Amino acid sequence: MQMNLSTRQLRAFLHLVEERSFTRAATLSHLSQPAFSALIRSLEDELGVRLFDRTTRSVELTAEGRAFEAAARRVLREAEDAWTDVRQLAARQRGRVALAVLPALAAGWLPQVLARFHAQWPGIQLDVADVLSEDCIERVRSGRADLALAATRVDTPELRTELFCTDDFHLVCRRDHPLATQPQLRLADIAAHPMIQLSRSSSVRQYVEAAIHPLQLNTMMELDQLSTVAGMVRAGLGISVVPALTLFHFEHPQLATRPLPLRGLKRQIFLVRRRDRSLSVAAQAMYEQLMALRPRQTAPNRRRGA
Amino acid sequence: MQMNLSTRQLRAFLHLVEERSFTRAATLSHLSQPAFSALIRSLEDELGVRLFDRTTRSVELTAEGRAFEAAARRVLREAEDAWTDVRQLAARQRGRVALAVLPALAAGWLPQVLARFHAQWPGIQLDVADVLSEDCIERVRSGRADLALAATRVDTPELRTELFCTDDFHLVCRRDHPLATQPQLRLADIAAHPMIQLSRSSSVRQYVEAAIHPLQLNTMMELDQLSTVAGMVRAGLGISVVPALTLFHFEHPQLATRPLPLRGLKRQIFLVRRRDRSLSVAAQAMYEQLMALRPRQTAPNRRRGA
DNA sequence: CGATCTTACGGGATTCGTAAACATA
DNA sequence: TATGTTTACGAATCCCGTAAGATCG
Repeated sequence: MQMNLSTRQLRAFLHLVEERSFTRAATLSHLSQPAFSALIRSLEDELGVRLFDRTTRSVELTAEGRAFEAAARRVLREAEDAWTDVRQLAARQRGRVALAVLPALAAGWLPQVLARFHAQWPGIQLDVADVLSEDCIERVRSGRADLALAATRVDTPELRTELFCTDDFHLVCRRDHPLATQPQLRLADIAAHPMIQLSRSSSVRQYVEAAIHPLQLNTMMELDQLSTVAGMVRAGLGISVVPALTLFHFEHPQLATRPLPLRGLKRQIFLVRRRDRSLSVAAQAMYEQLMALRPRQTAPNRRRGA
Repeated sequence: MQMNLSTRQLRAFLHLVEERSFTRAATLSHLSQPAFSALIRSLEDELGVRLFDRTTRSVELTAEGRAFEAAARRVLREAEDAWTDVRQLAARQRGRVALAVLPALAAGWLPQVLARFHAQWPGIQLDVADVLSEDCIERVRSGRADLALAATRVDTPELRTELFCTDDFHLVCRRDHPLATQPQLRLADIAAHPMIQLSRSSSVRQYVEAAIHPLQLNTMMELDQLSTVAGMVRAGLGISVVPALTLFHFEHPQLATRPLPLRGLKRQIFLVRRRDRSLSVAAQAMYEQLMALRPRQTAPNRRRGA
């Protein structure tokens, strides 16, 4: 014989256990008394045993009913837990989103986005990995991250990539540097000055070198961290060229930043997710938030992504 | 919103998780594929979230579906356990019966009854207290015993008593004693001989004294245990008068037993149970077994209880 | 006799299966 | 195009509520 129990039956049973009256228990179950009676009877029929001894004056559990009571409470509790858990996930009252975001975005732009997200969905746990592009993508591939914002496009059978935003490059120099006030900026002017660069493995460095080709940069120093670059520039050791999204490193009274005149010198930021599985409700909400608040172009000709 | 989950839904869900195909899972659930589809949809609607990403080529759990899976398994398992437990109680495959039975019945008559009961319902645990009447009744009153077989009638608001059987008294003496072969037994003859008695607190003793009144018994010894009485009689120290149900103590080549000529000298054995609660399925089966196999009168004029 | 559970029964909602439409690899 | 899911829809079933009946204190 095939079991079929419903939480309605269990709740009705427990109501009757507590009320010891069909009439009152029926009210609690939002049923007419005869309908409630039938519900209890159906449960008893399925179990093959009377659960209550009832007369017109008393309703009492049988021995088998007492044996069932504890189990019924347990099952109902588990079922309610399962139900509310999923309902909370669905209502974004609970959940978890794992992001993998380039450090530049993670430090400058992301905090305000997450602040708004958290204000709206305070129950959703956030897990941010501020790592380089390759690691970002690897995290999505392995499932450790739901979404990644990375600088490299990947289109594999398992990963889906879409353009998230573009990021144009800016000159950074001391406020008293000639280039800070020079009316017209030309590439050749920039190439002439000593430059504080990121290390050759950085994607920023590669963008810059490709854009300036065939000119050669006058690299006087290579560093790993942009904050160090800022310190060096502030000390007057050279100038630098960095993407707009990292300019927050250079907000300092001694420093000036200027858009570069190169139209083609833009890097692209991609949003990466898995192709095979859909986003969780929480991750979907995050996706929408990210897209809604995506960084605007700081260059003169602003551009919106698709 | 009111939760309503059924085990059918959970089973359908888990079938689909395992089969990853609506068609196959529908077969497992004994439903047409569209009906199965509607069942999954109803579950998703109640939970407020998609549990599966499905295309015509693939069916995969969503993140929320994965979260629900573990809970669903747990709930279904608990529900099935609860269900089978009660079904087993109902089918007498499991359970427990606690009896409180007079030692005389417990030693002589009860074993064969319990042997048959156990052969028929091997899963039912038996708990026998072979104690005196007062203790028997107290055990039923306190709920430690489901049924009692005792020698005293009680009719309180909480206990129900019914006549179980009657037990007439027999003379016990040595085979070479004059009374063993005397054609006609008279009370006066018995009263004349030295008698081995149970102690004054025994119900048997009280029955005998009441029946023989106003004659006085020639008591030469008082004991507590019938097996000791048997030894004394066997040694030729005297005769005794005991209920038929205790005669198994006196089955010995040297001993003779004879029905007494006293019609009124019968003790009654009562079956006692609680008035307010019904018997468990197992206890009910035991009750029927006890009644079906109740001891027959050994006296010439046999009598059946109501 | 009164309070309470059960049975009877008509109406309505739910659920089923068949068949057609739709979608994806 | 073939496989597999969803939609459409008529039919059967289930479930509910009202009203009458039965039962116990």
